[in-house]
Amino acid sequence: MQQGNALLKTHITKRISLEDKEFEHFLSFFSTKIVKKRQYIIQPDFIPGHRSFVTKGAMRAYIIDDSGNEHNIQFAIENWWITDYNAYIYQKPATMFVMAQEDTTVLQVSYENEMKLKVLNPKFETFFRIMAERSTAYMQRRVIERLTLSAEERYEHFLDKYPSMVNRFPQYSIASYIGVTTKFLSRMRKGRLGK
Amino acid sequence: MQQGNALLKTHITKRISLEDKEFEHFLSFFSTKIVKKRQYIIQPDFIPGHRSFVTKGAMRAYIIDDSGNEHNIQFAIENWWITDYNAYIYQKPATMFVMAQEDTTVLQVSYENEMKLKVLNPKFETFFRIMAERSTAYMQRRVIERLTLSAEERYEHFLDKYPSMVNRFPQYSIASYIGVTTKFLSRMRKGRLGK
DNA sequence: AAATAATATTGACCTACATCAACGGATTTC
DNA sequence: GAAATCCGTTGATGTAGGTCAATATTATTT
Repeated sequence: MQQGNALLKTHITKRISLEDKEFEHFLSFFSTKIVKKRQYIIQPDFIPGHRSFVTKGAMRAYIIDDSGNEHNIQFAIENWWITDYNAYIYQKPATMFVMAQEDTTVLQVSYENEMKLKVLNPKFETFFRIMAERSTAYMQRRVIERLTLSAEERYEHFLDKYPSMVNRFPQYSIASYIGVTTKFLSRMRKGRLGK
Repeated sequence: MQQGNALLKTHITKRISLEDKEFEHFLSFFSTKIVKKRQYIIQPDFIPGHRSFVTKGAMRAYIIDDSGNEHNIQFAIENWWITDYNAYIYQKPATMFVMAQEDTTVLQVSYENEMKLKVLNPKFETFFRIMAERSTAYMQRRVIERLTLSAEERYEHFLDKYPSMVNRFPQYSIASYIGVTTKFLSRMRKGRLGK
């Protein structure tokens, strides 16, 4: 079996128990896509056709607001899923860019195939349900952090929680993810070094 | 059928199609609870045993941070679900208070019953999956708003989107929900009137 | 290896929003 | 219906973090 497929298998069987055959069936609804650094798989105004599981490389999803500022919404390295979530689940035009930060390989499932999978085997439905529940919980923690922590605390927390991300994404994208400007993040970093 | 049960039925059948019998089965796993104004159904350090669907009244979920400041995380009036999401799905001690803002009636499902429902009928699993997906999408929109809008824009947006909430919850809870202090919200409101 | 583009740092200044402290009105409680 | 509690407003002042503008630094392309 391919390296990347094995990652998806491990990912799924951590959440639900599957026979080898069932996983093969699941996998057959996915296709492998190679994305070069700086290429986009989702762009504003186009309906996102897929949800992508990163098996190699790094991607990020960001929006550009009315003032032209970029805000990173999501990062994804190996074993993470990425898409424009709102646009994907409601099948409406994207507002985000989803871009490869490095040469990247993803396993993609189309919206139609995902729907088929959910019907085909209740276990698959369960898998997507568990993913969605955990995503909600995750997003809620993010909202809470933003409400209760200072910029510096949010940055510390990011470093603690995603040490492997820090060196793979530009600092300005991390800054916007935690909700500060690049310049201020730069200053905070200097402050830390000074201590 | 009770008034409250009918609300739950409408809520579910908007999302999945169910025979009357199936709904009765679903409902049989719920119990009705009456909560007096200012009473709590979830408190920090206790594992939340239930997820609650409001059929009458209003509740809200909030945390108190290390500085003693209250941050409202969620509101719920008729037809909304409420719980401490992280604590409920991972069955760990709550960090939130969930309090009745008015005399309230809820339909509650216990964690164990919810698990049973998900196994009993794939349609029920689908229902919870759809709920979770939409919650994720909703929470992501909230993160994006916080990143891209000013305090005033967030308040305007809240008024637009939840006009029915505004008069049922104290202003300080709405302020903390959108991420400003009561005092600043008060000033913004004055500003609006001045225009 | 030079040229170009992308990213990060820095200093001077600014502002959206917070904090402190006091008060007034409205609800709730007994 | 008096007392207590809760809730919203207001003025004065403070600060975390933003903006503007310039310059370093680091990758990428040729």
